[in-house]
Amino acid sequence: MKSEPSAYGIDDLQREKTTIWDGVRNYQARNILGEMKKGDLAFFYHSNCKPPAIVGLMEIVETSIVDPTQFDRTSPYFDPKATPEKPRWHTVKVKFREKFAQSLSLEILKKNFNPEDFLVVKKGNRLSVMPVNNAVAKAIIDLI
DNA sequence: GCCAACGTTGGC
DNA sequence: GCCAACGTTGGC
Repeated sequence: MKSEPSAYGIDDLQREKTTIWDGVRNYQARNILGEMKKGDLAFFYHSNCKPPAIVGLMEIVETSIVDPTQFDRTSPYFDPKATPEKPRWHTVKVKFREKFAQSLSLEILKKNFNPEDFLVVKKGNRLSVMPVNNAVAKAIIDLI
């Protein structure tokens, strides 16, 4: 799960313990959020920064949360087509698990994984939420 | 700051 | 339904 650290980074999550992962406005990413189960683990990825990197681990603690920002006219994520009766955007609540002592830069990830196995290293991929298969997840943990 | 790689919008 | 124009993401 990606976030720009200037907006919300791993340190923010460590401080707040949990957060609602709001602001996802891409249907494919939303669908992946929708498949998440309570207890699932997720990597926290810092994007649009130097260096882009996996920086920690989170746990999904609540699913199918209506993203409140879609109704907030003052939010950049406001969606005029969404109503409380028919919300368009659901998300999850995540809990801080770990900030890795050593973050795994995109450069390192590219050296260790193929785009077919791990979407994060695929060129041009802009999805902010991506699935990671178990084998890759274990290999990532082993890299730390 | 540039630009590739998308996703979305809207005219037709 | 097609597709050009436009907007956004995010690495570099």
